[in-house]
Amino acid sequence: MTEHTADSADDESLAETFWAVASRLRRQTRESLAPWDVTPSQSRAIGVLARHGEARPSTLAEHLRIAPRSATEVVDDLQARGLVERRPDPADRRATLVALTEQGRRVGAAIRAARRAEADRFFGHLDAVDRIELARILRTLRG
Amino acid sequence: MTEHTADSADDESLAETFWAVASRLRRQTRESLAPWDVTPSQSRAIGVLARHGEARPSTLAEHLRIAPRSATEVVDDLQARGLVERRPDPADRRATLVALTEQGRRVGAAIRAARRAEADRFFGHLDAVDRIELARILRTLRG
DNA sequence: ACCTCATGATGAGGTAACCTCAGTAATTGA
DNA sequence: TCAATTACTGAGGTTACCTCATCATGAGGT
Repeated sequence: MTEHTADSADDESLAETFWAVASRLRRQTRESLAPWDVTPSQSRAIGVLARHGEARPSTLAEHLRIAPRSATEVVDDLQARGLVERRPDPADRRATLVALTEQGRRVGAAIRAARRAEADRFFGHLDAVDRIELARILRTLRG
Repeated sequence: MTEHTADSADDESLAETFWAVASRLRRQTRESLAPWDVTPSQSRAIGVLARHGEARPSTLAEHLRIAPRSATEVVDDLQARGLVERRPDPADRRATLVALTEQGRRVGAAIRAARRAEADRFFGHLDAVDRIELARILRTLRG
């Protein structure tokens, strides 16, 4: 087991390869988001808000599949950048609604375009069939 | 690509789905490693050392695709747990060689088994054909 | 012998993206 | 009406990275 083509890297398992890809994608995403000074997780939150209009932090957390407390944090960051605003939920005074600001919508649209370009660059090495296959397989694994 | 069914959660893009899977895999991996008090990145380093016998931190970094400074850190952690030891490289007094200790080898073997089980659990939802497809597509993307 | 430049490791300090646990205010339901 | 639940957030922690500066050593010239 200690012989190896030693050519490109250590594969060994599906998981290893998966993480290598993840790492590459993460770097590239971060880079492609740099012009807006927005992190990947912030951009994901913007995406959710763009699709949902407005949402409570806890709802956001569900969509992002993170702990509610972590959603608070993401909202804090976006608010500091003027991309979202909080307002009290008229239906429940414990709750807060988070919505994109005008600037948030603009940045969101720009990011959306950039991400699409980035995805094309990244997944573009695959032909259409492989992309569809990959999407299908990943959905199976998403759980 | 980029027309979404908008069905269950936020898919939207291949990337989103990819991250959702990554997140799930990360949690599960961490969990399956818990009995040994070893983090995923430590376990990856152990894997490299098991395959290579011994290596300089910088070499380790290359294999793990991280910055050399970060390899130092991983080695520190493993050393603190008694799983690796450092010794001076006889061939270059600037350099250090990192090797698994006896305990490191034992833990490495156990982890290896656990990771295989974990991978089976995770990727086991796929049939053999899909696993092969996935591996192939990921290797294309690994770069 | 000496000087310069490259290289290996590491100290210092920073970041993103999470987490848990505890606390406060508001709501719900028995 | 009051106990339990729910929504959010402060405090503090973790993992896994990063860059930049520093220090010793090595390699090559002059």
